[in-house]
Amino acid sequence: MSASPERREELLATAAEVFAAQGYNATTVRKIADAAGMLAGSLYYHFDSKESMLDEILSAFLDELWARYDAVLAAGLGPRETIEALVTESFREIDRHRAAVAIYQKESRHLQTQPRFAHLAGSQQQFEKAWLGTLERGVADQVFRADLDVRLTYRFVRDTVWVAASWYRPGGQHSPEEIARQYLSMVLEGIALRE
Amino acid sequence: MSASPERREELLATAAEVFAAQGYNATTVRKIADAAGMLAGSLYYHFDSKESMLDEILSAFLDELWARYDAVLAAGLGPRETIEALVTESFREIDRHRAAVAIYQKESRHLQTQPRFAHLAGSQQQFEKAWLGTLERGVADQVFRADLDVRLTYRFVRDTVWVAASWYRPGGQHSPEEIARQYLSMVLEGIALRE
Amino acid sequence: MSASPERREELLATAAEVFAAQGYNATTVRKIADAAGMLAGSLYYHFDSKESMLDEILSAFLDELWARYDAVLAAGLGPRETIEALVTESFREIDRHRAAVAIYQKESRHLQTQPRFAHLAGSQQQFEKAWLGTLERGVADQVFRADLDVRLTYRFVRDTVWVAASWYRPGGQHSPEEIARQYLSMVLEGIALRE
Amino acid sequence: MSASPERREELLATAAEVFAAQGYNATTVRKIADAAGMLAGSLYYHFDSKESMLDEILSAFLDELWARYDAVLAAGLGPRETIEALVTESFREIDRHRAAVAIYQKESRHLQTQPRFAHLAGSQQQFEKAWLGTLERGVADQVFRADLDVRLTYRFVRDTVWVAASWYRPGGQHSPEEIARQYLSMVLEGIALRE
DNA sequence: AATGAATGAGGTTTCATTCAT
DNA sequence: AATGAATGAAACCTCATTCAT
Repeated sequence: MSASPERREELLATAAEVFAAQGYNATTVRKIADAAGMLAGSLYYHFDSKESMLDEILSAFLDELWARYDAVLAAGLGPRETIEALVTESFREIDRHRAAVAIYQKESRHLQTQPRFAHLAGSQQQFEKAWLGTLERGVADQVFRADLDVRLTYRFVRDTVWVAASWYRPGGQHSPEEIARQYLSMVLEGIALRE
Repeated sequence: MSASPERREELLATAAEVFAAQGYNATTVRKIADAAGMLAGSLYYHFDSKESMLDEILSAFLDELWARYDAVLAAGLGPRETIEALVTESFREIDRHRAAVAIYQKESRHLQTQPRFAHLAGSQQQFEKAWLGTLERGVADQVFRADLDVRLTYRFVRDTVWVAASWYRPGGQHSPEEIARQYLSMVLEGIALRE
Repeated sequence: MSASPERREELLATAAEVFAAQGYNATTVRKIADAAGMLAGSLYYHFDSKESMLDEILSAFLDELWARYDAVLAAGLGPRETIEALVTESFREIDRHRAAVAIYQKESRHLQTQPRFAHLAGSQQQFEKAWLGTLERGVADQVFRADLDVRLTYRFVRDTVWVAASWYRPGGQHSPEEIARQYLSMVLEGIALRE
Repeated sequence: MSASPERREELLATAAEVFAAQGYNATTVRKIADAAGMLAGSLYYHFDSKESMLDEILSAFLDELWARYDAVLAAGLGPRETIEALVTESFREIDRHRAAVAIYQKESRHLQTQPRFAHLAGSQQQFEKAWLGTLERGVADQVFRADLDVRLTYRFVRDTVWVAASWYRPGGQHSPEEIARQYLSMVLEGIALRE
């Protein structure tokens, strides 16, 4: 029931791709096994259940994400620089864990209702605290506009970044850093041309 | 297999709520029937299948959306005014068909692989043509910035609007028009304070 | 998920027969369905799970048994008459619920380790209290022999009665009352001929 | 597929404990392996199959039992002394092979339907012949009561002895011989106090 | 002698769907 | 219009067994 970490990692990566492409519920264990070149039952040598695969995929992603976020938040940057760093780290995370991010986007809301995935709600609250807090600090410091509903701004920035997981393909035309740069430019300066 | 249009409408609205809340695949026919106060089998007096419910829900939404979009696009407005009108109509549509929009966001990508829902791909291409075309026209007219990858801009604007369906609740603090106004302000002018 | 009580009763009786004949674990849901003339999946219209069938079978038996036992214990009989009444009611219960009794005998010990069937342990303790208490009262009253280990006596009497479920067939040569009479005669007077 | 006899013996003893505690069907090969401190597949170096472990466990027990029974039956004792000797040997066997006896009690009936375990039926018939014959001889010799259904008496004595395997723990308060003595006293003289 | 990984058959359960009433 | 009962396919999962190492 333990099995070598490398094999697990491989299989989780495979499973994540299929979950992301087809949706968790629409993904049968057999499809994952097919993609891994084995029989459905064989997956159970490595994992307890389909659900535990999902759990591991999401947890690995969130753990890594929070390690990066925590580093950013601990750096003592100003609000604008913090937002820039968070956005950049987010795109890097999408680059590294594209499938996991896509799954998280699609499934997290209704997964939170299940006890096993209740921790997702906690992560989301922390997330809100970090981003919303930074935006509010920015408004107070007169770095960000004060005439906007800050919660609306929060959702705008948050969603705008993460939905990118639905179309992003690693190894594409733009590096994560370049995408982050352009996104930040849009979000901070707007797309309208200024005279 | 006939049944009054009003009852169908009611049942479709119920089904849409459940699909939006739980995901199409995770929604069993029994859950829909429970929410409608009837037994699972009874739904088949009104509808051919679970899939046809989904089809009707999405089609009703898309038909209405395109009626509005077509009116906007036929109005001969400038690029900026066109974008403003499209965004505003989109938020109105989210207000009217929140559940359908949420379903569309979550499921359309992988539904497109099924023949029955191939038309979703067509709709999406039309959508891209309308929005991307307007943005390109705006760049050419020097209304929108030329230093951004216009496809990235397109995705940014598109996602920015539609993900709102995942948190929007009709009857909330802001009217759809107010939300549209603030979103447009963010997208066009940016969230950074200008000196 | 409710369904008519009569149909449930029929199906439970069928399931109990198969459980008793083959053992709970060796009984597949398909075998029960075959015996009931339906498909395996159809059983799930009436019952939540194979385990819940077992639970209902055992609970119905224990509820009825305790109703009878409680009546006996409340009657204020002497120790010998109490034992006689308990033995007689037990054989009547074997007559009425042979399959359930046989299942109980074979499975209860290891079922008790599962939380869902923890109540079986409680029932068993009550059982011991009633029988052992009566035997001890009989020893004190000089109705039963004092030279035997009373716990050994308890197990002897208890097992003596209940194992009968493994060979008893309703409608056989002897009525439950006749079997009870002979068993009591053996237990009380012994099988050796006295001069 | 050879392996030392001692290791086999150890593993069979372990398997017997688990079979007795959980039931044969409910016992997975993995549970046995866990109890033996090895992996499931490793058991197949020592044994052909789970079934063959069961077979060896039961056969070892029955072989030993019959060796003792045959000695008793060949001794030319009277009916009462024969019953006393058989009961005593039975309790000794329970003491030595508790797990095997418990398994036999629980599983033999439905195992007999499988060709591989058909020999169990033969053993049971021999058993019945020995015990029932002795009882009948005792009735004819006016050693045992004639007013009881002798088949009922047979089942009474037989079950009464063997069910003890379900609660007996080696090394407990009473030696097998002491338990046999008290059981015989109960069976032969009854539990009622005589004036 | 044992491990690690896999197989494949079969088990329990779910669920969209059907249909007589 | 709706119910109650059933079907049948397919899903998740278990487990005895095999086999290269």
